[in-house]
Amino acid sequence: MTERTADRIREELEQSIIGGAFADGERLDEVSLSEQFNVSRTPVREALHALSASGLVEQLPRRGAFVRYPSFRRTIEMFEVMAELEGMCGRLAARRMTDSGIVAIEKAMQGCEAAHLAGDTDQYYRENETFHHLIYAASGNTFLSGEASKLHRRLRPFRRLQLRVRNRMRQSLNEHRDIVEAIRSGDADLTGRLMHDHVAIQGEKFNDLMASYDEARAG
Amino acid sequence: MTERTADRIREELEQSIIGGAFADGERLDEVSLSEQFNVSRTPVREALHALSASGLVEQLPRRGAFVRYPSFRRTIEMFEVMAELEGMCGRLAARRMTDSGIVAIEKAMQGCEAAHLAGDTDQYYRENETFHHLIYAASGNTFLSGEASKLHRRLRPFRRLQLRVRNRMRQSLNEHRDIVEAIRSGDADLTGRLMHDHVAIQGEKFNDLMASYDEARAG
DNA sequence: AATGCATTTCTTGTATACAAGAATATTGAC
DNA sequence: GTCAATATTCTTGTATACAAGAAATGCATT
Repeated sequence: MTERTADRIREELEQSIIGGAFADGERLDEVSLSEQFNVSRTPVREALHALSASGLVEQLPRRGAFVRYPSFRRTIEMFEVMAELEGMCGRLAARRMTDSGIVAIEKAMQGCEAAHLAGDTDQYYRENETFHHLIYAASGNTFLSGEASKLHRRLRPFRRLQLRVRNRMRQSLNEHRDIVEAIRSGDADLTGRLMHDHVAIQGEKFNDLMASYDEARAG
Repeated sequence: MTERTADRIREELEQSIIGGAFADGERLDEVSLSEQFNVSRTPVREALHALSASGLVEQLPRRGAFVRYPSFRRTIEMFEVMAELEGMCGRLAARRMTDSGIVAIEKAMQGCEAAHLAGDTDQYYRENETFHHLIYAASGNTFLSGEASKLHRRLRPFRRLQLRVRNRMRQSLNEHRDIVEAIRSGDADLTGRLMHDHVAIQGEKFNDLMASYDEARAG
């Protein structure tokens, strides 16, 4: 037993929830889950607590754990905060960027370009993650970097959805180029604004996506 | 048993840690703690996990839990992020403020004034909390409001320290007046900037405070 | 004396047993 | 038939027992 069972359960549950295996508000029964995973209730409980801390699950005392998909509104709110945090990261990063740092970021951007040329959304997705995390780290504020990473992770499933939107990959890439350019020029305010908008636009795209779903349902 | 034991333990441990009962890096032994609190290891473990999630302790797999006081640098970093979040709250609040909202905020400010006149730092502290939370809520972004509240809570012990600094209460009050004025005028950018600086100055004061401690130790 | 290895001890992680609150079913009154 | 009170069942919360890594100790070897 090299890995903690609780962590594995947590991971698997998270994937299941994100993958939409449960209905919103569905109760997660400790006994059923422990039977399903062939473990005792203990690691399941720990996993549920962890998921509760990260916001995927809500726990009511002596009532149990319930999956809580963020509402449409809440998702928009989260993108709004993410935009602010990324803007801050960009602002600080432009101010504090080192030579080796900018090289790494440029390399990540080239990875994005390669993925775009190959038409590989999955690869683009991964390279894009690297790009963003490098900028978080370059902010020089480890607490900010950590918080940004946490929220980034939480928004992952929604962001992933968006690469499917027509031309989004190309547009995203252009935004990356502008951001790198701004960082290179050391313009903190511009970098912050560009990073902010780069994320805010994702919230808007998400909005569009939902609207088109609603339309499709109604039509 | 009307309350969860684990929650009580969590609360008590949190108070102890914040109160400085443990050295930085000290290991929190599950067995010792359970004996100390006269409970089993189970609720102690849950409490430690919760504290780990909120950042007060660090858990290393199969090694145990260790108290982690934020370093000086990290504290400054946290204030930096707090300033950004509060600035965002202020910006949105100014834009979205309702009539009843502004009345509540003005009332909280009057509470601060009363506390200042009475020279009651504890009361000022409480009224100040209300003031800030009202602005968080007025942002209309419940996710932002929640995150701001969490970080606010985490920085509480450091903020409390600062009211002892000479004239800080008066200065803080003046800043509150400016903020309320800006909100009333509906100037989002100004409100955001004022809120940001209102918090950033706390980080600076904290910096000063630490510097004077170091000086006192050296002298 | 110092280092490497084996053994022991200690602590965390998991399983299971028990306690108590919440939900549900049942029974009785109206 | 409906509602309320009570009994039963079900589920979470806590305690304890057991398993398995990690640290500590002691011994042998160089």
